[in-house]
Amino acid sequence: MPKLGMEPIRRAALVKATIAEVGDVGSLQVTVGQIARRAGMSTALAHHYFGGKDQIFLAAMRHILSEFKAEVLAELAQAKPDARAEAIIRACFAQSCFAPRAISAWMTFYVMAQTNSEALRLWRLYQCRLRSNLCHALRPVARDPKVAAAVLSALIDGLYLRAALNDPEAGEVATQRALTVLHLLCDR
Amino acid sequence: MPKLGMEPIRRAALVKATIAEVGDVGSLQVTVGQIARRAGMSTALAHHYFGGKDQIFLAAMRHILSEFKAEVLAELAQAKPDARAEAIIRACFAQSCFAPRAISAWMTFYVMAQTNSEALRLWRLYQCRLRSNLCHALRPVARDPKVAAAVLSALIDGLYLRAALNDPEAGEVATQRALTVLHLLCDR
Amino acid sequence: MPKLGMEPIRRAALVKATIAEVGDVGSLQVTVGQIARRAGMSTALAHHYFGGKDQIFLAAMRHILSEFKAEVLAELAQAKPDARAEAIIRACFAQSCFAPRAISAWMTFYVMAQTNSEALRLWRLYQCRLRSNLCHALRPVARDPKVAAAVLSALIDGLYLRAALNDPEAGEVATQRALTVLHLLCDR
Amino acid sequence: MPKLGMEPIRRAALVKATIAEVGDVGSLQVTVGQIARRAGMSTALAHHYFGGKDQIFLAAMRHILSEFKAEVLAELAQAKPDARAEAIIRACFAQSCFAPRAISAWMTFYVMAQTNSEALRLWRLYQCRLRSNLCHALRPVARDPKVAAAVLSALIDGLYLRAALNDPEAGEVATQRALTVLHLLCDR
DNA sequence: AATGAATGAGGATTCATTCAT
DNA sequence: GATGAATGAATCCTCATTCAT
Repeated sequence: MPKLGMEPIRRAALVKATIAEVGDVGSLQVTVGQIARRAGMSTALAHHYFGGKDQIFLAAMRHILSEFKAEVLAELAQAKPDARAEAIIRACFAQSCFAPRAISAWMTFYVMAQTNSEALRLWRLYQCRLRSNLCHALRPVARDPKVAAAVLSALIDGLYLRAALNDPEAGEVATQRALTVLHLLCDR
Repeated sequence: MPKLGMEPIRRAALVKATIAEVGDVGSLQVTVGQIARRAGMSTALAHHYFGGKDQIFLAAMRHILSEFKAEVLAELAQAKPDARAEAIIRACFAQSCFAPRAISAWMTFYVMAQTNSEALRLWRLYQCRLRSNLCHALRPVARDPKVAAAVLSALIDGLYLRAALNDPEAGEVATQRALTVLHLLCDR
Repeated sequence: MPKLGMEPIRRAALVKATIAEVGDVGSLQVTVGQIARRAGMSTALAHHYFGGKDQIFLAAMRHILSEFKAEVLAELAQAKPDARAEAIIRACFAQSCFAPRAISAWMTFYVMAQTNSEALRLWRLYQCRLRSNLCHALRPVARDPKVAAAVLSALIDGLYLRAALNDPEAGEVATQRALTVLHLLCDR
Repeated sequence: MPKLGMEPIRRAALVKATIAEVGDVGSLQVTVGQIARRAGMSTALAHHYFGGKDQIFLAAMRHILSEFKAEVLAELAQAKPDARAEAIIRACFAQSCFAPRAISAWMTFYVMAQTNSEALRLWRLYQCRLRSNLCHALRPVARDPKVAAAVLSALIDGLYLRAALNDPEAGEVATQRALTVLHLLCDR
């Protein structure tokens, strides 16, 4: 076992374990001990690398956000100019982002944003980016791109919420619902 | 100070205090002690009347739901037949339902639904009712009332979410956004 | 409902409920609330009549003791002079004293005697009486009546203990075991 | 002060403290706090090593049982073939087993067996072993070894009971009483 | 780098008991 | 005579965090 360069490995393991645990339990009520055990290390080490529980959570939230960002960028990269909005929507409901566990963690971190200012900042960043991406993508096609972007991002969050609560109608048709509204917003 | 029939008074005080406290703190991490103090009684009495923390929370959730229901019914009662959908939307964003504290409590209880089955049941009940109300109201005006109801209810939740996170753009324009989509769904 | 003379009725009901509850639960860990509910009254009334939990327990213990005493006396009254020891033993294992619930309460009160001096006094009283009765009964038949009485009373308690713990061999054959020793002690 | 391998040390300290505390107080009503303080550590550590109050108690009960077993085996090892039964009896009333504190703890754990199934299992195990040992030892000398073993083991428990309640006659003469019966059972 | 050891602070819950009516 | 109301004190248990090794 290497003695150097363990830090990134450990941190990644903890972040992954945090998302999994929070997703499974469905609340921030998970203990550092659970996370550390799942990541295969002692709680002391978890503290050593992150400094505290909140920072572990924040790192996990950042990870989800960056994954989400990557998903969107990848989808956008291969989208035709006038299908960019649809690409973003598809990215939002891609397998990796819409898995029950991921959604559950996602929604749970939302709650954290009510309490923790750094979490709030991250959430706002995500919102901003999403809306800006949407706005840009909608400019060529929608009547009022700004409004359309606001509507769509709110709708996406609402659909996420349902998925987190296992609404039977959520998973399969979420994309359809979003696309329906997208088309309405673009309809001349 | 009356000595008989305190139960309903105490219960109401606890429910009110719970919503206020959860709304302020923005998490279920509030203690029974905080709630009881806010309601002006000992923790033991809170337990005496409700049996446990979860049941206090559930009672608070039920209260929010019933208030919401009343709001919708009141708004519907005085709406013209072809403005019923708009009435529901206006009810959703009425002052009493859209106060920051109420929204925060609302969203927080959502999280509880991931863990607590009774909370989930209540959430589903609310969803069902909202969608059914919307569907009925949309029948005369929307092309596909069922889809329209699904879209609108998801959108409403998404807008709530923003309000809970103090998105500056949320409060004021939430109604506008929802109405925009409503009109799109009804056009023609 | 009569307003006068309730005291003895209430007290009897509480004593009965205490024995039943302690017997069922198998520990002194029963609450005044449980006892009072079983006796069909409020905890406040239980306190009113007995002054406190300990005194309720002591009253129950006294009741068991007095029942036991009555059983022995009844059995002795109709015993031939040289069968008095056997009569005592039979009284000890009579239905009313050897019912699981009674035994369990009995043993539980033993434990109280380690803590509560009044309970200890009562236990010593019972012991004294039992041994004295046995001694007197054994005088005509046993070689050493005092030793025989000591042995038999210890044996009886040991057999009770087994019954309290539901030793399958306890209930049915307890009397046999005790009589066996009795005869050994009297042989010749 | 060593920093590794504390677990067995702590566990032993807790078991010892539990027996002492339960023995002193004479009831299971001792708190984890009392035990932990007596063992020189925090309650949290006690929970850490045992998981809960019941398990601390059970560990203490197991310890008493294993000590008892060792005592019997030691006594049996140096007994002549036809004095084995006497050796067992002497072991039962040896100093280490018959100290007031030990007896009190012993009896108290008996009570736990009425409530806790694992405690009951342990008690049955002890009973089984004692009776089996006695039976084997009595085979060469008693008329009916099985009955004799049953009688003696019940008698031993009865004598313990007296010791737990500080019957002045118990400690000193318990062995004598048991031996008296032993000889009666073996007398041809 | 890693961890077992250790704890203080806190939280839910229970319960005997008191009091006003 | 009877009870609902009310609580303080106590108890079990949890957990984030620190520290020595």
